[in-house]
Amino acid sequence: QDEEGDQDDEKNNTVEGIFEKDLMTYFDENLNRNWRGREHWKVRNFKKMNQVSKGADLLAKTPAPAGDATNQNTENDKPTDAKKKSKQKKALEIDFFQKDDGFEDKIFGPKGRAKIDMPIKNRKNDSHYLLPDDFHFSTDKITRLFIKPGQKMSLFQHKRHPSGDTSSRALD
Amino acid sequence: MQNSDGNDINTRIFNSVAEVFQKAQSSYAGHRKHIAVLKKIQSKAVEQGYEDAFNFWFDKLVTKILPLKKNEIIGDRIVKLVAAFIASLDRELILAKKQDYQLTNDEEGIFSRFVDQFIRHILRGVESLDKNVRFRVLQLLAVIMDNIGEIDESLFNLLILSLNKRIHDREPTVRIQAVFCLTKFQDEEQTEHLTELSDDEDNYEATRTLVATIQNDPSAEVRRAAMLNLINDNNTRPYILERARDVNIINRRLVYSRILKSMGKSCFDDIEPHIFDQLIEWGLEDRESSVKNACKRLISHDWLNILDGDLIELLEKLEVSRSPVCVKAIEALFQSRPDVLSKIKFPESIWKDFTVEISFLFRAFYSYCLDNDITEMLEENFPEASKLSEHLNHYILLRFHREDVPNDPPVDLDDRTLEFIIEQLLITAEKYDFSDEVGRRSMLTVVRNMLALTALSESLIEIGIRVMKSLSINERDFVTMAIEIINDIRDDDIEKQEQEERNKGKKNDVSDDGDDNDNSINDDAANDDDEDDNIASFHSAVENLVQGNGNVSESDIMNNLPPEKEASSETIVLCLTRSSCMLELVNTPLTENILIASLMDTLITPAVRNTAPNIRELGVKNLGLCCLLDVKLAIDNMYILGMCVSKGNSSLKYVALQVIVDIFSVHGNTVVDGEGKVDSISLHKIFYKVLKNNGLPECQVIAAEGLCKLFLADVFTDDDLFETLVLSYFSPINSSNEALVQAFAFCIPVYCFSHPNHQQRMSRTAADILLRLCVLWDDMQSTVETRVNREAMLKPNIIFQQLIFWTDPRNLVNQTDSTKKDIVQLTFLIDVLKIFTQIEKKEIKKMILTNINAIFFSPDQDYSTLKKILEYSDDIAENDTLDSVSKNALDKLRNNLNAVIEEINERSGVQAKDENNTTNDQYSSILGDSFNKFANGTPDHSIDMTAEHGTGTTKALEDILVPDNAEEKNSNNSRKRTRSETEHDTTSANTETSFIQNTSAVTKNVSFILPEEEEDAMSIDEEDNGPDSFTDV
DNA sequence: GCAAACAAGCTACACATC
DNA sequence: GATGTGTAGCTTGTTTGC
Repeated sequence: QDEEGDQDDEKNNTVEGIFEKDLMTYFDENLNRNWRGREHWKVRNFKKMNQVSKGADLLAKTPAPAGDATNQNTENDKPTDAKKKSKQKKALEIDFFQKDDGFEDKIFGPKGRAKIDMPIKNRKNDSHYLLPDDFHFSTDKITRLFIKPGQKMSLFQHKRHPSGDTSSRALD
Repeated sequence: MQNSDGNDINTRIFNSVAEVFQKAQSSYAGHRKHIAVLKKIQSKAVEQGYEDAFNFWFDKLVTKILPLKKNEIIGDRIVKLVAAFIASLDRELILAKKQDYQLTNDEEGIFSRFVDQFIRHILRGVESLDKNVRFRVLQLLAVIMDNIGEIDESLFNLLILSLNKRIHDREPTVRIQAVFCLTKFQDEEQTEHLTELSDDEDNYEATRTLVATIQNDPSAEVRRAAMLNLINDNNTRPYILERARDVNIINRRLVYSRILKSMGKSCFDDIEPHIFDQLIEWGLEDRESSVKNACKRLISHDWLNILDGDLIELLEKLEVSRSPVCVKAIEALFQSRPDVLSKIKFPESIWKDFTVEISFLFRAFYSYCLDNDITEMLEENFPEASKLSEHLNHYILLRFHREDVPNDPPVDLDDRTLEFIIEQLLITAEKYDFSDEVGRRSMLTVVRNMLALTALSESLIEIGIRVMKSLSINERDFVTMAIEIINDIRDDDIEKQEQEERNKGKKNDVSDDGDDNDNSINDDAANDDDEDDNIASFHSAVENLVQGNGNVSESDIMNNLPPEKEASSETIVLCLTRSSCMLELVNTPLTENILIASLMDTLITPAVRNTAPNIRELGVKNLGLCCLLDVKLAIDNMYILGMCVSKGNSSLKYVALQVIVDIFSVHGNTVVDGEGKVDSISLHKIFYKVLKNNGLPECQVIAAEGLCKLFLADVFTDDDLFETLVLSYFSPINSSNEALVQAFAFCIPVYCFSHPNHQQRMSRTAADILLRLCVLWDDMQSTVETRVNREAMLKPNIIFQQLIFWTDPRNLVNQTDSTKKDIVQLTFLIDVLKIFTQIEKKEIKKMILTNINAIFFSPDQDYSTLKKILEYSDDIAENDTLDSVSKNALDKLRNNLNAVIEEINERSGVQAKDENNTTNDQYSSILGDSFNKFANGTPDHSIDMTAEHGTGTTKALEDILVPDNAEEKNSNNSRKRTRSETEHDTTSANTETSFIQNTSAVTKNVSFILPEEEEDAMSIDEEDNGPDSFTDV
């Protein structure tokens, strides 16, 4: 707990203001895969801050959802289980000498038309499973002014006042 | 034949074949031998007249592996064995035929009977209910397809029929095998039946099926199989290459790493140029690094090697002047091929013989060396600045004053080429080393002269001005030079006009200009019904508000009489283009920049008043750029800009909207709300209206992106406007506006995760958003006819997941240990649980409950809040009749909550002394304080914020908190009622009225989504005065 | 010196289960 | 449809062969 406190202090000292760039790359990287939005959105871990910005992990290691502690205790069984399963798989062998008369009937059996075909609605898709045009929204794009793209706002400096009228001072 | 003997032989055949299968299932090792044995058994059986018996037992034994799952290695081994056996027989026959051997024993007949019987046998399982059987059957067919020789027509038809059915099998694995089979029929059909290549329906059937599959199959693997196996000819190639934008990453990558690679040199010849450009752009701009790398590798490795390392030839093939993405391509190439980099040389001898490719390489190489600090290469290859300017001038002369060039160059370069070369040299010049004063001056002269050329293209103006900026001593110097150029262009034109007038005599020829203007005004009118009124009010607005226009009377403008000595509209455009490029690079305030102020008077203000749309738009852009330099000017022009957005045509709207956003970005809220200023509500309304208007999708995107920027910058903090923003993301009427959706998909999470206050704003509005969208979804399910239209709306479960994610405090940046205590998401959950009873549809309730466990709980969070959630969920569990899935999810939630609360109790046991006597409610007050001393976003805080913004939606949101009728009927739960009532007292005096308001809010929202029903329903603000409100300012 | 071959490790997608 | 597990298809790094 103490460690965390120290780290936090360090964060507060170093992160403030300086790492606007890091925050920008952080967002760009983490939102890279969700660019299509809406139905194509997927839950994904917002984690990799450590790699983006050098030492300071701006994003604390996300506490794993309940039951974190139980993970390490009784885990001896799992690998053995897996091995057993794989062994069982490999153990399978067919006895080609056995003549089972009913066998073919079972396999080729009655034709229940219904279940084996793909539903009609899935057979055609207007998107043709192609990506839409990518408009490449990025922190770089949204921090630039529209009519003066050489000038950039600093949007990620953390400001105290929510009203923040002057805090959005544009930089060059 | 004797019976006992027969049985004996029959059994022996069975045993022998079975033994082979038995052995072959365990390993691939002995397969060669096994095949030899099988052949021996077969020929012996045939010799003894037991051909049928062999075929029978062989088929029977193969049946045994049909039910084996896809990943069962035994199945694969036997399949391979069968394939190898058949292939071996086939090969022997072909060899024998080739060498013209006498086939003594009808080997051909034996083989074809064997194959025929085998295929017919396994086809019995092609429609088996067991998916594994169908898979194995088609797998067997696929592996033997190359070696079945000739089959009779009935079998052929049966096969094709089966395959065409199985291509629509339920299981992707089966379809993949069906694709493999079908691919084998492409070639044959074309060679058999097609003499000329046409897309004749019958003959092209297999290929056509595969084309349909590559585009329409839901499984990425099936599309992949089709892509990799479809015959690659002119007809099919577009369908294959289109997969460079497949939704699946691997498929996209394969286009570069497999398809294009295998095409070799024919890539450059057989692919249509626009497709080729697209492929490179898609590859290099792909979101996935693996795709990007595959494309980079293709270009810088495979293609360069194909062309024997000839970089110039590669650049020719890439058509560098056509596609801007080539910059990225060559950067990648430099990075991955240092061997190539070191070979690049620019001896002075070629300086005057630049081509498109060489000039491009020159510029790219320079940038690369500069960016990577490779000084030795810079010194070696690039001359002093004066030389560069000399060469630049050479090409400028060639392009614009060819008659002045003494020795015509050996190669005749066209204008486009020359302009491209000039552009490359200018791009190089912008970052060139001009420490040598002589060089700087000579370059400056060249560039200034160039910028004075009226025939200069826009891209050259832009880069030319940038070069001039980099050459200038300071900004003042730069502005002086630019304005000098602008003035000269205008003065020359006026002088020219005067000259012409003097020459021709009178001003009878009002000429084309007037006509042009009339036409464009008519164009505008077509866009907007009341355009005439608009133009009138527009002009009067200009009259009153634009600075420094004191003397021009309204009637002058209305009559469209140009003032004396006005430059032609072409010239005005030239000047405005130059001035906007200049202004983009200026940062000193207008007060210190007297020259720009004069430019406002002479050029920009008249342009804003101009009736020609293109001039007016350029004028507004220039005006905007000036406003960015001066807050006073910005304040004074906010109104006119607002007018442009609300009354202008689409392109004027577009520009003016951008200007407004930029002004807010630079000056913040100081430009609104004050004496003589536009009030912010009016501007909010403008944004509402644009965002709502899906007739102008581009403007919607600007509004969306702009609003997101301003919210991110905390310039805008209004909850209603924010809610509108989020609603337009989810709104089905915007689902086809890709740019809008992508803007939101990026901006909303950035907003939510960039600051706790932002996330709190989302949390405050999220429940209302969810409710509104649930109501809408429900509505659409019952009213909207087509499936497609219904699917334009996101299902509530997805919306809920999304909102949970956005409000998850673990996603915040700059986390501190107080993040664990953050209850921003919990307040959202409480709101959702409060509105839960208002949802009638079981389906929606289910969708919410089954996702509710994605909410993050931790024992560090506020005790009373957790307790409150538990109480609400207990209420739902008690009073609602739920299906088992919902109930399980809810129980899971309650269990989790109980566990967390339990843990808090345990922890607090150390602190609290007499825990046995303390009730939970008492706990909450104790723990609430102690656990929240670090957390800024306590529930109290968020309520304060809500009260602060107590207008519009917020009201609606509070109304929604009121329990609905069903709740009242079910009023045996006194605890809950008490809580609701207590809360309600703080917000509204009358439950009844609130309820009515609530329903109306919901109805109203529905019409927001379907705007044709009620025009301004999107604006959640109750008292919207409509379009005229802005003029009241 | 380059390419082929191989294992180890990774991730998006597919599959299985309830 | 949410969930957890399995796996195809790489990518990376190392070794080996031509």
